[in-house]
Amino acid sequence: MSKDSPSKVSPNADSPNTTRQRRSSDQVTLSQVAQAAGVSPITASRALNYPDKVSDSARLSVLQAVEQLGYVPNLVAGSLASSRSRLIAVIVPSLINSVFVEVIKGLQETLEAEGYQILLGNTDYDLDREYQLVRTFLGWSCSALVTAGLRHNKACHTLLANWDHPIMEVMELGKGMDLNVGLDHVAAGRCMASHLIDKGYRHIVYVGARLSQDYRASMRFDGHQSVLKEKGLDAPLLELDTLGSLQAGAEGLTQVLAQYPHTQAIHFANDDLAAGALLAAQRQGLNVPKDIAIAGFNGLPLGQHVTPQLTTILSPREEMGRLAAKELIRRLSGKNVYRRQHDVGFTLQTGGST
Amino acid sequence: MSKDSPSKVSPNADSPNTTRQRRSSDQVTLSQVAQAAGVSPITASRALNYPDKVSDSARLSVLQAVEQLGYVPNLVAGSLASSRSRLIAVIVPSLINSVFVEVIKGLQETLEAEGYQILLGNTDYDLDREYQLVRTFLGWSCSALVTAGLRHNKACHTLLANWDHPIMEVMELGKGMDLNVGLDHVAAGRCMASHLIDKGYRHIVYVGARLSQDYRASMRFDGHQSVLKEKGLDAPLLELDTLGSLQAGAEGLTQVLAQYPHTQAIHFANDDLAAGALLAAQRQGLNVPKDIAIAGFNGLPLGQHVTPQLTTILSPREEMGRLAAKELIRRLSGKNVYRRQHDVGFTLQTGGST
DNA sequence: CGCTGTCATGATAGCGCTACCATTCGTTTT
DNA sequence: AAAACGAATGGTAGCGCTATCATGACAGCG
Repeated sequence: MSKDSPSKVSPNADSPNTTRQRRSSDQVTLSQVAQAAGVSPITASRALNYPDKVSDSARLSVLQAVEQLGYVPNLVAGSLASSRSRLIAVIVPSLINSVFVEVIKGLQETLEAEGYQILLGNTDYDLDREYQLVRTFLGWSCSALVTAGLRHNKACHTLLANWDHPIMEVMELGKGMDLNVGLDHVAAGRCMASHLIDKGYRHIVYVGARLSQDYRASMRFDGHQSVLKEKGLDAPLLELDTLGSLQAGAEGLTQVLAQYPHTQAIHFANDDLAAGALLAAQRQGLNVPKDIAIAGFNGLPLGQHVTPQLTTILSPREEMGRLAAKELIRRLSGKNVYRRQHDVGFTLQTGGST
Repeated sequence: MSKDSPSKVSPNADSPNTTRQRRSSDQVTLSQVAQAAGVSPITASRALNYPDKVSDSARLSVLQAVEQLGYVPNLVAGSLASSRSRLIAVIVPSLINSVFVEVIKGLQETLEAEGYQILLGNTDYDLDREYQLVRTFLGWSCSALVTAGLRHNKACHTLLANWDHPIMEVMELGKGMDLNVGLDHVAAGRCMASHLIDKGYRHIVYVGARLSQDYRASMRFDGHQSVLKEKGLDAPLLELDTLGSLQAGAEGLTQVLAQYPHTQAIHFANDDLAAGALLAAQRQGLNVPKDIAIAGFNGLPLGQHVTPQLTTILSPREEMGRLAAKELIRRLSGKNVYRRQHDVGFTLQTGGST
């Protein structure tokens, strides 16, 4: 009796100990909707996913049944069956730094409008953590993956290289694994350094925070350094061991003044640092830019509200997110992608601080 | 021939037109891992999900096979089978406002450490949008849902009320649907108003941005107003039609000075507004607090770096996220939850601006 | 009138995994 | 010695949905 005969043809017979108990999910299923609408499950599925593939009457009665039963599609089941999830993995190195949040914002408003959902991961600038996140996200059969930066560890690179969905690397411009939207940080560093030299400053210190982690800031230093070298100038670097913040900027100012008393200008790796230094200088009664000139990077709103206004480089962060999202959507909808690299550029914003 | 006989018992027979083609996912499956490890699929599953339910030897060979084949678990399939997803839906009204990002940060670091993943949604302060997001997220059979605030539209409320997973409402304290971690905004408004009165100010204007959306700011106004009323004072309100920002704060200052020339102090709905006003006052040569006192809410770092320092109310945002996450985890691991409401409190930070 | 093509619909068979039960085997209990 | 028990493992049957193919109805056409 325990051995059920396979020749049995009617499965709905009342066989005694064959019907297993499974957690009874009270969830309304598509089959129930279909039954209520008087169509087959597959037609109900089509009515919801490909509305123009069914007759008007069928679509109407399905939608009505959905409404009536309070049906909520089980996206997990749908994804498994179709191996399309409409999930987009987004991996950033930090949430404290508002720069990444703005990129996420741009991504999100564009992706959500197209019915995609964001799966968010934060690496805290740890590439091994990135690998773990990528593994998890691939497990969710995401439709695409967005990650900040072009550098990944070996395992992560291998995993992604064998993945057959779009990969979008943002923030920095360069030859990536697949799609790329960003800006040239070396050029940005050069741009600001040139500006400072044009303004007549000769003793210029670059101040960054955790450059080994925030390697894009160190790329900007590279650009900065190369310009100064070309002019035969020294390019001292001060690296802080905290994350970028107003507080760290204030400390950076103090340290620079102590270590390099002749400094005329400080090129900070970002606006948080620069604004912190500027506000600290004010508190100390220093005149900016006469006593010390200050420049930043990012173009945060804060820089435009301090006095004097902060000289900085504006990067189009939300725009970067939106463009990345648009390119992904284009790719996901099967269209050809003409350019795999997109330079969103940057703008020098000169303020009174230099 | 077209009518297939149901009595056929061996499905792997070479019947001509029966073997369907399905997209050949090159993905490594758990069965392959199991085969390589010389165990059954279910043992392989257990080795990965419940390591102490299998023998050491089995676990070892499974892990080895995983490594060797580069197996990445299909979490979609796992979720469908187990109806547990280890996804946590997080819904916030804004990503521009750093306050919510900090809560997300707190949630994330705690949840990720426990192997949960965040599904992020942004309502842009639109409750209908919240409903749509909730629907989608329920479709992903999330393990829990975190949302900002206690107010939801009717449909959303119904949906959530019938959902049998933990719901965590954060930011504001009150009787919610399930779990709640937040602070009392009315009390916070009262606190700041009392402080301003203690300082001797009598003509006090409250300035908020889009209060109908940011109803927590209007709760703070309610508190503010009640204190002033108790003292027999007028409580004028100026509502700006833009989102809170430094720029909006500067405009708020201008409008207040124009409309209420006798104003001695401005109570801003948040620090962005307050700092914007403070910096604008500085640019205009106004003395803070002699000419005009300024107070904010949130306790953003910026407030501590402007001169004079901004009087504000510090809310423990990351802590709120962490606590919310911990409570959720406790609930998800089946432990009893002692308190359904958690007051994270707030701290008045007096600076030179009042 | 048969042939082909298009359209709407349905039956079937999975997607990759895990819950549920059953089985085995070695150990403890009565 | 028999019975009871627990630990490790496996067979089976879904989870709820959709891809694939099959079918039937109907229009157009020589």
